[in-house]
Order: sequence, then C-alpha cells, then structure tokens
Amino acid sequence: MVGWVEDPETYPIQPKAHSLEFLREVAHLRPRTNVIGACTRVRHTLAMAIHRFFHERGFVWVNTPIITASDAEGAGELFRVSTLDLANLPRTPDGKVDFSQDFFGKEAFLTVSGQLNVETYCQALSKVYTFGPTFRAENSNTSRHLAEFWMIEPEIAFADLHDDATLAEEFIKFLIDDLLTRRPDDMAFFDQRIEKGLLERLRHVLETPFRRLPYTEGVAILREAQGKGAKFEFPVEWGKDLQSEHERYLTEQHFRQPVVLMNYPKQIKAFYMRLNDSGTDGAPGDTVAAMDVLVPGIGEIIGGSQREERLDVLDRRIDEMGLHKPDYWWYRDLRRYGTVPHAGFGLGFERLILFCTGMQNIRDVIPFPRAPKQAEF
RNA sequence: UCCCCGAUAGCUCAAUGGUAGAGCGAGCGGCUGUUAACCGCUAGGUUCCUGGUUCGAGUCCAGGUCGGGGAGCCA
Repeated sequence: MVGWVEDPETYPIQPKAHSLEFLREVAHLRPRTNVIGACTRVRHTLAMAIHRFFHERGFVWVNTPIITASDAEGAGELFRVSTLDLANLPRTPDGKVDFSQDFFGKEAFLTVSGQLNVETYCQALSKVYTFGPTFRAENSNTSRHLAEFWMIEPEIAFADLHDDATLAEEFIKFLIDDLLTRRPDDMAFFDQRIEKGLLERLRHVLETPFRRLPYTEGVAILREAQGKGAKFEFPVEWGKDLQSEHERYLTEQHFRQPVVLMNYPKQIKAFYMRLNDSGTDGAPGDTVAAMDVLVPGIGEIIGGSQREERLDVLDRRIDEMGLHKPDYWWYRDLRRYGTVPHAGFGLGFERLILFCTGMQNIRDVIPFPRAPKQAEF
C-alpha cells in the first residue's frame, strides 16, 4: 500500500456497511468494497466461461461493429455518431441536416445489436457469436436497463428454433456450473449477504430441464389462472405481448422452473423472425419462430428466434412492418446468394450477472454504469 | 416517459411551523490479546436548488434537479 488517506474526514469509504446507492456516487472508489469486488470477479469469470463455452463447441467469436449506419432491428432509440459542428450544421436545399458532409457520408449510430452483422458470418462459418458493448438511447430508468451494456449473441447455421432453445439451455447451465465451481467463495458471500437461497436457486436451475411450451399455451394457462382468481394488472390476450407479471407468473408460480416460451404472434415480433405455418401449435393467428427464456427471479433473460431464410417471405414481412427495404439490401443479399436455415439468440451480460449473483440493480454489476443523466466516471 | 417515495453532519437516519440531534465514522485520551470491542472528551451543518406563504420554514405550497421502487420500452 502506498500513500495515506489525505483527509480521513472526507474519505467516503469507511469500515462499515454502505448502501449500494451511495457507492454508485463514488464509482471510482467502490471497487475497494467487498460487494463490488465480488461482482467484478464474477463478471470476469462469467466472461471467460462464455468464451470457453463457445470455443469448445467450435464457435468463432466475431467482432461486429460498434458504429453502424443502419437502424437494423428498428429496436429502440439510437445514439448518433457525428463529427458535424452542432453550432453550424450543413443543410440540404430543403432545410434538413446534410449528413453527406458528415464523417461517414451518411447518418451513423452506435449499434443496438450485432445480430444482423453476425448473421453474415454465420452464413460462412456456421457457428459464430458476438460478445461486446451495445447501446440504447432509451430513457429507461429502471434497475434492469443500461444505456451501455454488453450482449452475447450466438448464431448457428442449419438450426431451427428447438436447436436454438437447446443451445440456450446448455449455455445457461454451463455458465452456472462453471461459476459455482470456480468462485465458491464469492458465491457463498452472495448467498449469505445478498440473496438468501441463491445457491439453492441456481442449483435448481442447473438440475431442472427447461420447460418448453408454445406462447398460445402460455396464454391459455394465464387465462385459466385468472379464472381461478389470479390477479394481473394487464389483460392477457392472444396477440398481445406478455407483461413482466405474466412471464413471472409462469416461471415462478405455475412451473417453478425456467420456461422457454415459443412461437409468438408475428405482429409483436421483429421482421427477421421466421414465419411459421398457419396454425402452428394451435395458434388462432400467424406466428413466428421466436422464443423467450424466462427464469425465476428475473423474468426474461434470453430472446431469440429462427431467422427467416426465404427471401420472398422476408420481403413481405419488411413491407408489412413498414420498413424501408433498400436499408436492408445487404441483409437481403444473404438470402439472394444461397442461404441455410439458421437461428440465434441474445443475452444481456449484466442481466446474466444479476441472475447469478442475486444483485438487484444492474448499475452495480457493471464497473461504470451508463444511464440517463449518468456518465460521471 | 408514466405512477409512488425520498433528499438534514463523512455515512445511516431522527427532529407537534418556534434554539437542528443520535448512532456509526473521524481526532485526542484512557481501557483492553483485540477480531464490526469498551469508556470519556472534541470537532463536524448554506437541512438539494429557485421562488412563495408566514412574525417565524428542515417542516407548508409551486417549479426544478438528483436518487430509490414499480411500469412501459427492452437485453
């Protein structure tokens, strides 16, 4: 140890319990505390395990770009990347900002997902994944959202939705098992101080097969539960997305185990998800091969799908959703020049850490959280 | 962005509209084979900001800022 605390009167970290809220305000000093230290080691261990899981199975890590010119998924607000002088913006004749004079010669943003990019490498290398930072400019003020977070997105060729679900289940179980084996000290700490019963919860996930069921059946179960007196704030109706309370009822009350919900109504899912045959799983309307993995205590932790490989169907979906087809020219090319069925999913790294540690606030499991009005350190 | 709650000493929190306190921490001294120990003394405050009501505001009112919980969006 070098040096002394120059003024003990003002040194904020004391030999006593501090609130996590307070420690967030001293993010440059909080790594010296036991909780943040444990979170940081667990984060590292999980990151290593993620790479090992994929590497051992022949996946190739693809570094997708952080700066992108396409709002690929249409998912969420984007952070703009620009070198234009904000005080003196170049204008086109009709008064709009002239982005042709910007650094990239067009509008550019921070990525919201590496998925569309990683699909291009999936078409060549079969088993690939991304693991890197992702950005959402949404004004989300919750304990589960960050403006900058890390995401894991595997993509596998010659695979359908069930292959995807199997990969997701093996992935989650591998990570939990690896973490319990390599960090028993930190995990005992979390079990004792952060969430009583954490180890039991994780072992239960490890030992229980994930329950797969169609969205349509999930809706039926929820409506039946309502008939028996279960109260939900939001209505349960086929064709609407399930609310957090519905997802948590299924995984925490009804099944008491991880649940993979599959085959959602097409109108609530993204354009690139593969259209199912009409009536799949007895659905009253058209569905797509999408899945959400729900776990007790967190709710949705993984979202994935089989991708639409048929160009004519893909084009119809792009039109239906009012998207601008020319923006997706290279994504469509993947179908024009030979393609294979493929599938993948996305997992928020910090949400995984919450799930594995019992920590409550996502801002405590990333070293320097970025959120609305928060970028101090 | 919406709903609810909050902001007072370094930290965690008290304070019927009437002199701002405690515990912990800190400094000094004492005691003690201590383990988040004990005793005494001392220092430490623009009560988040702006405005308003009032003889008088930490307290009541309005607006704002920031934080927490929940929701939406989603990962």
